[in-house]
Amino acid sequence: MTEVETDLYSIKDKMYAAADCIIFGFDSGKLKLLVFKRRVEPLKGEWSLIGSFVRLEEDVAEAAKRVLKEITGLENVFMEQLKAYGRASRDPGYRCLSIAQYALIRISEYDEELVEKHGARWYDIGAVPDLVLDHNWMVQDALERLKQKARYQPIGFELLPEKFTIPQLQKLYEVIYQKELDSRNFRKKLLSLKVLIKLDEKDKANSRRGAFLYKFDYETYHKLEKSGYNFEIS
Amino acid sequence: MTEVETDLYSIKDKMYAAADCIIFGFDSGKLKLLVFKRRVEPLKGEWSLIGSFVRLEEDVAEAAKRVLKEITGLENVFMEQLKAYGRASRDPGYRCLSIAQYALIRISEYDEELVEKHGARWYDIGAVPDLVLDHNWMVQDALERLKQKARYQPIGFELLPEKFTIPQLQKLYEVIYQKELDSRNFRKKLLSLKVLIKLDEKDKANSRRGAFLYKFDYETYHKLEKSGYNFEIS
DNA sequence: ATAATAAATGTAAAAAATACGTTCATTATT
DNA sequence: AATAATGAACGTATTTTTTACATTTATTAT
Repeated sequence: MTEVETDLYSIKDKMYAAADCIIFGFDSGKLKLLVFKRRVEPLKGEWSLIGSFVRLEEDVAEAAKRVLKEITGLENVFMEQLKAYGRASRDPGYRCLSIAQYALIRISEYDEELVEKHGARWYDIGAVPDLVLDHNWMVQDALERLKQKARYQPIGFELLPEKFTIPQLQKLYEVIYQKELDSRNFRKKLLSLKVLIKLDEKDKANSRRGAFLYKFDYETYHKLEKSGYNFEIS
Repeated sequence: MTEVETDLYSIKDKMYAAADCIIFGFDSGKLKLLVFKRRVEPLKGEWSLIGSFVRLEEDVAEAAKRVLKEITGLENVFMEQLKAYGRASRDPGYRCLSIAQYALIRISEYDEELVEKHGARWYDIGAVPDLVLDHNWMVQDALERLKQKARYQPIGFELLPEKFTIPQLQKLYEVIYQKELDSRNFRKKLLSLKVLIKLDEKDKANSRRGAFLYKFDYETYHKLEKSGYNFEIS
């Protein structure tokens, strides 16, 4: 970005707000991030978090939901505000605050056609390309938050299919925490929390023997939660 | 707020951003909040968090620092973004996002004259009056954050004088966690963390015997932090 | 000299986290 | 039909951390 380009697009006499989404997915043992090509000048066409300006009559959270649905077709997914990015110089084109929100989606459920139509793409979290503005920082901050939050709240399940195996879940936590876990201790801990429902089905995708499928028991979890129960996976 | 009043002040054709500060202090065993009287219509004169519009050329974090300094005279205090509040209807007068930041200050150090001049006031955290807009929610959210954060990061010390006693520190944690702690276990835990420096002085304000003063050892803490050390006080 | 007060201290028991190796169920191959 | 191969499932002993709990100490005011 040269100074000339900056000036060309400067509309800095008004405040704008953008909602940018850090959209995480989990597939084949890898954490993934969905990005698309920026739709506005300056930097149009560069890789960017999926986002949009917030309309004057629109809640910030709604703007994020709107754009998530627009690109992935998904509604009612886990989404939480990360934080606002408010440096005056963060966007060379506008005086624009960004309210970043991170979303956890089941990667099997998004609308591939829509994603493709918008030129969006999944990147392995370890190989995210250079993104516009401060978006790479947002990704870093979101990862940090995910790491913190997964420890004390059962949000990891939002990234897995409804039915999942314990080795799958362990792999997810290993990717999030960036460290290996002992499978015996992990299983013991998880089952001791009493919020997994063992199903009568197996997933044979990864072994001859097959691994039992489980569901997360939200109902029980919410009950326990109210009576001072602590979910924790370290 | 009636509909008529709302309409009188509606300037909803532009986006505004405000920086609102949740300013915590700790005094005589109580957690306190600093509030002042709102300076803009609508609701001018009502109790409000200390805040200001963010100027077009100003970072959001700077706006918060500016207003904190304006009202308390303080600079270089602990301040961290809580989150953005972005409901379209949150302010009847403007389309205004608020980026809330919480600050922890040593209550002995603020400028009393300045505070008084601005009509600001400390309230016990259990007796905060009705504040404008969503400000009471912000306080709740900030308290929640403080509770979380104090557990894993040594931010409590930002609320105490540089020299403090262990009973003082315990009282602070009790107020933040809203539960009583065992003094023997608390002391043991704190000292085991190896980040307190025992001074040769006593504070005799609360007992005949007096309690030894300590300082938090930021230097050692930062060193330990880099080598995978975990501060935790439960 | 005594009374009063909060500060300071230790230990045993329980709970949680860690480290670690073997057997099991199933399918593909021969 | 027997065998090989593979990831899934499981238990126990050790260490570490957390919890529960009562007495003595230093100092000042009376």
